[in-house]
Amino acid sequence: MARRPSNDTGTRPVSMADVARAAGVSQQTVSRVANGLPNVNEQTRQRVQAAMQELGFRPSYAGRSLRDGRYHSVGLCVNDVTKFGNLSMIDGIASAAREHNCAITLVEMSKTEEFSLAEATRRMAALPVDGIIIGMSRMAPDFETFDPLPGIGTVIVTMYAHPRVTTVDSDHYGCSLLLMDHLFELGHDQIRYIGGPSFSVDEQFRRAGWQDALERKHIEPAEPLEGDWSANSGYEAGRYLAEHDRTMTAIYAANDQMANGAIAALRDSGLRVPEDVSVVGVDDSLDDFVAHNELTTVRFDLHQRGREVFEHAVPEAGTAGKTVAIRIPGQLIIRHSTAILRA
Amino acid sequence: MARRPSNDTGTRPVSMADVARAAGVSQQTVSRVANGLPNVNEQTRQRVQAAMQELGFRPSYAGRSLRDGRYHSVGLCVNDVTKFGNLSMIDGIASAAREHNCAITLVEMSKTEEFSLAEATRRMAALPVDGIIIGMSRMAPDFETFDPLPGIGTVIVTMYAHPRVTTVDSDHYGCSLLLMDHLFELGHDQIRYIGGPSFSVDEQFRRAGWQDALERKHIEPAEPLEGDWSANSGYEAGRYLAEHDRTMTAIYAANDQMANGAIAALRDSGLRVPEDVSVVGVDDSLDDFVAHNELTTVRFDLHQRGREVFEHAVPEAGTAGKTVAIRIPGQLIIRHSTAILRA
DNA sequence: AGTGTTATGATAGACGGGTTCTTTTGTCTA
DNA sequence: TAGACAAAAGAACCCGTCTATCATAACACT
Repeated sequence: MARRPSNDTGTRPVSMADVARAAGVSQQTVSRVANGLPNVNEQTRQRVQAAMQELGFRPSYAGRSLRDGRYHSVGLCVNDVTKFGNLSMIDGIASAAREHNCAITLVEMSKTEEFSLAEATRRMAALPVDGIIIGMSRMAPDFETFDPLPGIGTVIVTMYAHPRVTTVDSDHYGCSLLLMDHLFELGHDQIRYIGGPSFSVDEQFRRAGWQDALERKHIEPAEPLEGDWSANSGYEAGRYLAEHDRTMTAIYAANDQMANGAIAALRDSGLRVPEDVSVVGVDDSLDDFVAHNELTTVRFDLHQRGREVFEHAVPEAGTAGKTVAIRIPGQLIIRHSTAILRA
Repeated sequence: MARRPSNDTGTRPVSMADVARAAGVSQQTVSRVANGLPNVNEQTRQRVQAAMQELGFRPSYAGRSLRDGRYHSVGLCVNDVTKFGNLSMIDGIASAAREHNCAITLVEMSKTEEFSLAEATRRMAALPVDGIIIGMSRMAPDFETFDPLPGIGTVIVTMYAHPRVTTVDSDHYGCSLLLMDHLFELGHDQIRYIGGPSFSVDEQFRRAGWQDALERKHIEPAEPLEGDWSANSGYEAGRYLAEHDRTMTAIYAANDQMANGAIAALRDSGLRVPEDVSVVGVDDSLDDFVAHNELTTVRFDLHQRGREVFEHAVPEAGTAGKTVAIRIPGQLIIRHSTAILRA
């Protein structure tokens, strides 16, 4: 039983052989025409091109890849496309891929269930990819023991370093230092923290940066609050802080959305921003959603990150080999949600 | 000169033949083990699996695709990954694709330059795709004349119908009718419109819905305003309206972000929402960014849209053929930015 | 001893594009 | 007119997987 129509009846894609038959030439001549090689009679070339047009010939990706051993696509595995972090990753990688005339093969893992690097790798490896990129926004259970597949470039997008895999990420630790230094310079030291969910890798590093910055100045960090990245969770945390902490002079929210919620809560509680309390966030993601965005924040160059990720996953000749850990610094954006602490 | 290392020295991927040699069996037996076929001795099976493990065998996607004639991936072409509309498209399609155990091959066209359907199709056709999905968020210059590639399912995500291509989209016209009916019921008839950029297809249909709804009630539509989807542009438009139109009782902003900006502008101008002016938006996209989101809006079921798009692009046996135009209705979400018009 | 079952190998072909080698055709020159 | 040489086109084969035969063992059961 033939799986596919064997020659002329059905809808099998048009091959070079079909074109050759139609044009009355050999398949090799069709190949020459298709690839613009010399030594083809002008009349023959036109006849072949006419046949291609007529039949709607397009070269088979499978045949070509089989021969060339390359797919011109990079695999990207994320758990949830819509999360800001993942979206920005896709965007950055997409533009890097386009520069290399490369597509992205996107696989979304379950939004909810925990996923292992081994499983992600296994799924990606069955696809047409010249390299594998895995977004690890929460710690995978097999991170420590994970071994990358030999023979294919693998990059994990995460802050954690790995002995056998290149990892790349925006510097989610350093961004905290930038913001804390800014607040310190303004005279703040009672700086509360509103974090994301504790399973988030970004959260873990942003929080560690906050804590380390305080401890470096011998300030006891007050209990951090935990939100879920949403403005509403930031609002609740802000409300709580406004009511329970009279010594606080600044809030560091681990993303802009929560910061925006916190600002609303402070104002609803009769506190002025920045006169009474300074507020900072991370991501610089509010511009589209909020008019007159005044939030001091950190912006990451996501395209640069995308480029780094891409080029380590799909190394051109010579680049390969070394396992590195790349952290791309963010840029402090000072707006008007922060001000000098009044004495 | 061999393009690739011919057997054992270099980095050519491991093939079944390599495994067979290592395990001391025939390629046939390796195939049997790889595909879980019966009639393999348990000892032999283990020996083969050990060899696979050892060598890091993974079946060649190219070889398999060439044989099976399927790629298990659907092509998706968008002009800008980060736009809300495109992002939600990717999300919806990703979950549909996952249900069909399928990947997405993503190609981002230039964010800025105009692109033709023919070019998009040409690029996608050179990739491993079982179907082609093109997001047409602005009218392509060759929309009318475009012919889909024969032999491969093609879907355009847009509100415009096409005689030879299936098109699918959220109903960007109907959503306006839902909102306008809601406002009419509350007693409003002086309803101003703040639209997106006029090249946007979504904008064209949302605006047409607004205009038709008014004209159906024999109300002369006041001049529509044009924003750029951002909250800031909504703010400016809202400010302008607050200062120049004393008869207006409601604003329909073509997306939530502009609606959010408009509300801020109205309040800054001393007008109350909803007591003085009702405001509605579209997309239901504010929840993550704004605390206590009170905006009346329309929500689209983007996963349903994704499923429709996917299943028309990659038709299972029997589904194929017919060119259709599918418009998926949105759902009115009534919150507290709208209220009954005071007499 | 005869029959059947199970395990495995050997061989080949299909899929489509591209390379290499070879053959044919045509033209120009001695 | 024969020989030289280049251009044009064909034949064969490779890439890796999967399937389809067929052959050949080894072994068990009657």
